[in-house]
Amino acid sequence: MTSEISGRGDPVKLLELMWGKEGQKRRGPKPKVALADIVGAAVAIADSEGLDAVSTRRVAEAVGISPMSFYTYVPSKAELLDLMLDHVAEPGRAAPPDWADMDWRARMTVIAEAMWAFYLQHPWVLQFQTHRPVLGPNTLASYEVALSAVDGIGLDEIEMDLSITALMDFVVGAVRNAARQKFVFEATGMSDDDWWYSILPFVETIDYSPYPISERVGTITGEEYGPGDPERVFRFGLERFLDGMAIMIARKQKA
Amino acid sequence: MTSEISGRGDPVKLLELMWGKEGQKRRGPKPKVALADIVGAAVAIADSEGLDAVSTRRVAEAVGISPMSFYTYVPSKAELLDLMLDHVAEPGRAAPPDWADMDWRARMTVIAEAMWAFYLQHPWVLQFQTHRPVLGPNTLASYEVALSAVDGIGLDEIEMDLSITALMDFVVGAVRNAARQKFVFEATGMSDDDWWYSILPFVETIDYSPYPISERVGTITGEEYGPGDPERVFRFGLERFLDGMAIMIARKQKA
DNA sequence: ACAAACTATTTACACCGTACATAAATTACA
DNA sequence: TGTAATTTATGTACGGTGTAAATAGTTTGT
Repeated sequence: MTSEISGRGDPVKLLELMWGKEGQKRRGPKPKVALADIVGAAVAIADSEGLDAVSTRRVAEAVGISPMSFYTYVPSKAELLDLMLDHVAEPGRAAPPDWADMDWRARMTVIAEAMWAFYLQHPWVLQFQTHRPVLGPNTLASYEVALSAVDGIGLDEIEMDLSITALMDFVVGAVRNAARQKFVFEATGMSDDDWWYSILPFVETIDYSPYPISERVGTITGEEYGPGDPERVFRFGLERFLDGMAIMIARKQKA
Repeated sequence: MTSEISGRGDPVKLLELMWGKEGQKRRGPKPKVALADIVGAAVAIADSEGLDAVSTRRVAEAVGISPMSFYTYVPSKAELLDLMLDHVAEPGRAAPPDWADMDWRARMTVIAEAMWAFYLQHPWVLQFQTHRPVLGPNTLASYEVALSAVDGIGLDEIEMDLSITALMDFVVGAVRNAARQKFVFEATGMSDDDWWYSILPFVETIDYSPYPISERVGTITGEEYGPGDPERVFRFGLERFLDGMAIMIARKQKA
């Protein structure tokens, strides 16, 4: 599979599935299962065994229908993945506790941390591209909560959207490395540190004279955090980004 | 395929392949092709037809060997993908022109823009996770160039590494949306704007009362850039991040 | 000359997504 | 109340995937 581009499917059909707005009284036999059962089963498989384990046959079997009956509920696998995305976005609906007491910086930090944890809990989300932005109810509600972090602090609507989207983009980029570590460790039992140690003899045979800065930096970072520390990069990048946000916000409030 | 975790493979074997350090005089028959031919063919297929078109059989056929002969050159498909990554990183070896005349901010901007363009040129790179950091010659040389952007400006080695890694993470997160747009458009002929227009009737039936901020923001951003403008988010986030970097650098230089 | 080491190929297996044809069930309408 | 329309459910089949295993052929070192 891999690419997950539906393309030929009707975009409105997907939205109807997401929002549960199918026609009320239908003619044929009652469906054996509900769409939510199928999506839930698919998410359970992905969470516990990874995205590779999610096949249409496997999902059908999990809910007790024949392989091809899957397609009476979902146009194609691409749509299933979109539905899975909105399904797991459900916890994002609720604003974090103490939301009212926080300033924008604390709020953006909480949002970023929540997304970080989310992707580590559902790393399969990072393993595919959607064909379009997911406009499901849970996704939309999560966006509302995130936007509220930067509401009423002097930014215009465009800046609010850009701020939240840029923040999310950064989290996605940073968490990929952490998710990769976790995923590979669970699949193989070998951590990045184990790997780092196993290749050290080879690495030491490399001629570093063309890479003097890397050699200097790599020696020190290697001692500090081996092949890398994704969470530290996340913390670092987040602080820089928020410092930059502060400058912009201060400038806007002064004007 | 999808996940691309080799796991069982010897990590050192992969490094030997990347650095071309296999044993010199081997016993059996001469190989019919070179490893570089295989990797080059795979990249050509991925660039022109997407990652899905890259199958072991297809690559083997492209270089003129039988399907299973592929595995005499590469332990498994996961290793092929790692090799492809380092292969396309080759242009990153050279520092951009006028490098010497730029300050750190201009340099980091150039690095970020080069990465942005790189991912748009090889969007398939974003479609899979590597099992480990790629320690190939081209990747390493690119890292050297990137590090040189922040060398000698008062940062310690840890901060240099974190700065470059965070910058790259942000670019990856931001470019994913642009790559998705491009990819889907090429695959289906439907742009995000077309899609946005096609679902508008449905979107207008949604009750937005639970999402007041989204409604306010979405109305304005929708008129400004429809469902989204990835490059604008990239520019915005980059400026905020660099503003934050400036604060840190100024603080370090003062101390 | 011969054994060891290596490359190359063929066959085969268990999967995948899904097109297509068909049967069974339910409702709407005559 | 029949009967036609519509929908769900299923079975079969096709062309694709990665790669394990067995086998044959080629080159080199002894």
